[in-house]
Amino acid sequence: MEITQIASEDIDWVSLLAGSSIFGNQKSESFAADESSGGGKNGSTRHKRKVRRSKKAIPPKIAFHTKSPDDILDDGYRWRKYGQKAVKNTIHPRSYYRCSNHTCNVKKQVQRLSKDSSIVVTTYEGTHNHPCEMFMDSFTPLLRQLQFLSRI
DNA sequence: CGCTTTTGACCAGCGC
DNA sequence: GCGCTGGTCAAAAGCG
Repeated sequence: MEITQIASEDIDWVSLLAGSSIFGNQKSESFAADESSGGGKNGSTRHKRKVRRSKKAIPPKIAFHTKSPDDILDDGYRWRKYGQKAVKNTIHPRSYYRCSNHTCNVKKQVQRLSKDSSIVVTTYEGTHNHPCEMFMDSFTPLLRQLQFLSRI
């Protein structure tokens, strides 16, 4: 996997360059999702929808252009797919993922370029407020060993 | 049995 | 105001 291009909007470049923005940083941005109490207008025949949109407090977005045969680039987090849409000017559909962690409201969109199918555009939105599971899994045995050795 | 994926419907923003 | 488009929801299906 190779990153060919990085685009961004409202991005904290320092945290990105420090490598902490994606791989489990602890500084929580905590963009508050306003639980607006206005709802309950749609009733009868429609399905109940609670679509809350916050135009203010736009979370930082980071877009990676990666060259990979897989749509999902494994960044160590577990993602749950919640939607897929066909977008204009692209024959490939766009996939929407959310972080599996309940307390973590990080989203990402995955889309291929119509020109070059080997290029995958991954757009991250928000920052993780929990450590990376994979990272922890692979390092826990090592950590235990270190603790054991330090006791000697 | 619990979590993930699929998929059609719903909703809001935007341009005309 | 209307239609198009992108983003999200949620029920059902799938899977380990």
